Amino acid sequence: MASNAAFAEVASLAGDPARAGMLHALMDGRALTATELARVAGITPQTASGHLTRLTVGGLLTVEKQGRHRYHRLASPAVARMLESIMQVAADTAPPRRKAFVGPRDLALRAARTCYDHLAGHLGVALADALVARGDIELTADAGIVTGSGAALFENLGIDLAPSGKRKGRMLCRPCLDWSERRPHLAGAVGAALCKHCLTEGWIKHVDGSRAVAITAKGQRNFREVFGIGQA
Amino acid sequence: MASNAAFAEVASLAGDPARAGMLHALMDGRALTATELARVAGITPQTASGHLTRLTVGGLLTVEKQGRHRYHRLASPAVARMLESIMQVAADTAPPRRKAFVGPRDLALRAARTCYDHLAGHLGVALADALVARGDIELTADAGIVTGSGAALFENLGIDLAPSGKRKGRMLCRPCLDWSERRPHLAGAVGAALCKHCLTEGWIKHVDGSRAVAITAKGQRNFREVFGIGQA
DNA sequence: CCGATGCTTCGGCCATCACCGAAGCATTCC
DNA sequence: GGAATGCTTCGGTGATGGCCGAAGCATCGG
Repeated sequence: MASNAAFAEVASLAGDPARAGMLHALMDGRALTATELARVAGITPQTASGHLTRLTVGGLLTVEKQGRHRYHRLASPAVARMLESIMQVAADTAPPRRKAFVGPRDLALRAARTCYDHLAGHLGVALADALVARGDIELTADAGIVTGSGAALFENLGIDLAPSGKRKGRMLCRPCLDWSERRPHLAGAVGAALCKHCLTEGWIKHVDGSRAVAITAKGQRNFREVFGIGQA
Repeated sequence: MASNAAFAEVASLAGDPARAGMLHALMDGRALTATELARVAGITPQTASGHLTRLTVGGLLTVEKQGRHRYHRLASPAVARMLESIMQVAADTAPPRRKAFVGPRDLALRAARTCYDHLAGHLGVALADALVARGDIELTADAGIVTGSGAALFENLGIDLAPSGKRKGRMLCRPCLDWSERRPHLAGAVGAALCKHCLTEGWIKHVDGSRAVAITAKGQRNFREVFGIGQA
């Protein structure tokens, strides 16, 4: 079967440590330059260039040329989901739990970070837990659903869950097992909409060149008042 | 970050053509012996042995020793989902559509096959379509739900959707993009239960050592009467 | 017991590929 | 125009790892 070769090609593209680091850095959905990606992968720009062309022709990345910079981003949500699923297997496989935390940067990542287009980390899991506890969503390992009260909540917040317009039935969402918390957080269209809302409302903001996000004072207040999340 | 190495390790395990072939063959959820896997991968048993130990210590496979045979199977549903997601990216990436079909074996796979624990191929997609059209389930790209009428249908068929018992809310399911049809079919707990039911009722049966399944006369009749699927 | 079967380990060959230094294009700024 | 920046291509080196032949353990059958 020819599809087998394509499968191996895609998997091996993700299977190199340097490329894995780049893909990991791109998991927050933003576009980065070749030099930035070289730095996070710990290699020289020449080597990174080779990796990036391979990833691009392999269909994992898309490139956007802008002046003398070339911005790279994940080619599709499907790629992000693939990376998620690999991370999950890797997390199950490698439980060599180290000293609880390795540094402030890692600590920030565990507290709150983006996972492609939605929120993960302690904050992401706490939000999912709160929504489940309030009966606004229901989650299993495979899928999730927004209940009537959840739809009302999101509408109140001004979050539009039906960008396509042709939504007739119930809103569906998707769970995404958290790398650091080992518990599901909210992904899919609903997770993306919620994350976007938190960013535009200024409840959270991106931290430097990391996937971590910082919770603002306004965010602290809203997460507590709206979702009943005390400490983040 | 140390998790990065684990990620690359897992991905590179799936990234070798021979190992990819083995994993692909194991995607139907059954356990195969080392020799069988060597044959499908087109390599000698010694080489396969090395690959299998690597896959096992890497956490992708589990081994069950039985006499002088050693049965290998996917370590977890998470691994199956990972393989699915890689296949999906590979399918998006490699559209070098060949001559519509390459042979009868491939044709059988496209008609009906298992995908870990649920049904895929033309049959799987047709079932999903029929259930959606009848209003028994709702599906998006990310998630799915069983409606009230769907729950009644499954109960009528004698399919128990709540093996855990502690199900209080609605049954949730999961879409899985089909490799050959490029359209979603039914996965998750519901897909698995439906597939199991079809097998135990004798509607379909496994074909030799392939992932393909054959639709029996009884299956033809039931698929038409129950789901309104004419030709399979 | 002894041979056959299933699987593994060992040793050596070979191809692939990641890596960097150096040099070459393109773009922007002065 | 000339220098600096971002990125790429080229060439050569080194290491990883896939592959098989041969041999070594287990298990099943007679």
